[in-house]
Amino acid sequence: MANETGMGLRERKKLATWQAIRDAALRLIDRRDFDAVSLDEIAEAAGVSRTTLFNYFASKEAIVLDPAPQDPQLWRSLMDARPERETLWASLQAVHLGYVSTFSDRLVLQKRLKTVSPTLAASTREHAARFKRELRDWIADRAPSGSEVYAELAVNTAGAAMATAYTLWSPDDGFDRLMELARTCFEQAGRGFTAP
Amino acid sequence: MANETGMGLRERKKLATWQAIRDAALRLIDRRDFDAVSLDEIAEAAGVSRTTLFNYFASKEAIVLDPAPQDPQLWRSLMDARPERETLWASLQAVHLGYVSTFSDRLVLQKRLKTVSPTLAASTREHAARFKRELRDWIADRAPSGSEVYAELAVNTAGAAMATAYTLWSPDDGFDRLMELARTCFEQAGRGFTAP
DNA sequence: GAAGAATGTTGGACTTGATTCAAATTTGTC
DNA sequence: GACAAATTTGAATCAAGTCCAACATTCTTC
Repeated sequence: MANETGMGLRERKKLATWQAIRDAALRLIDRRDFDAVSLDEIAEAAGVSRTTLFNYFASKEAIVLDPAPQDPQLWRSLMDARPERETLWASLQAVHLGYVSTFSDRLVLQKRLKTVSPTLAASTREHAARFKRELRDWIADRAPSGSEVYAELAVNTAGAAMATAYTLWSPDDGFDRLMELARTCFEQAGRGFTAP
Repeated sequence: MANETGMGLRERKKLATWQAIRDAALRLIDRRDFDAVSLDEIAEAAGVSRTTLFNYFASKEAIVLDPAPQDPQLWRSLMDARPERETLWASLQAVHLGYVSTFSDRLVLQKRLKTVSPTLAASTREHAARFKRELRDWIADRAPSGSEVYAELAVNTAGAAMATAYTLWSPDDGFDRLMELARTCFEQAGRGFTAP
């Protein structure tokens, strides 16, 4: 029995549960420390059993860091939106900037959490890696064979540019400042480091 | 009562225990999977209690990944060895190449383990970050104030270059091939990505 | 070299994240 | 309403990591 959203009850409930768990977790962790909040508490607060929680998230960190179910599709459309004839480097910049924009809302909270909890900071890197994997696959089609090193390096360097901007950025600066920093970094990395 | 090594008995025993634990762990993990080897087994094989094991290593991953006690000092001397007037980029390349050379022996085993065990692969990144932190501190002195963005970006890009080489490298290729790849990556990243 | 201080080691109890599984519940379909 | 498929659940279990008080070893001092 489908409704206006085009989803069955089952699917809608699933999304609601996902949201309930994430919301409960963020609310609890916002007050106390990440490590001080137990899975039982989160499950309790989300009105779900601990077992179910693991049906939705692979780990405690994932509850905070996992992209929303819609996000990956969004990323792909970001990549597909890039014109064929655009420079690899220009595409990479555009995709990265678009990428962080997809969760500009969560970004401030997440960065704050990460500065406090090393556990979270560590597994964030794992997440960046997941995005990078998608990027790589996407690049693989565009890159002429024989340029694997160049393509891989470009992807990683773009990641470094973005990471640099993110590191230097403070949540208090506001989101636009992050974009500005990112653009600066991409420009500089694009120029290279050999010349003074 | 000091001996020829200049270390007291206490210090010597400590190093021996550290080595015993790492050796036991690597030996066990070399046969079975990382996750299939329990801390109890490692402690047992190293002839030490589980509690003691945690006196030496902060986590299970650390047993495999921690740098040898001497290593950090080695890194610092690598950095200090760079001539004052060398380009930042050239210094970064030299330090990175020297860095991986310090554990060229472990490198093959470690990379093999990492391809099998995601757990290990994840926490490797955390280790790279530690080295990067040291680098940053070192750079901070050299970089003229006002160029924080540039310095941070250079460090991260150098890391990206090294990571790219490492990713594309296969343990079967031998260590020299890794060096070769690294040089190529540094050269390309140094040139930048704006020009075709 | 004996006594005492400092440093390490140990076992055991405990917390918590994560896995497994069969029974119970809910949703979709005819 | 009845049956099949997908979800949820509690309970049992495992392993990583922490804490702590008792014990052992090394270092220092006289």
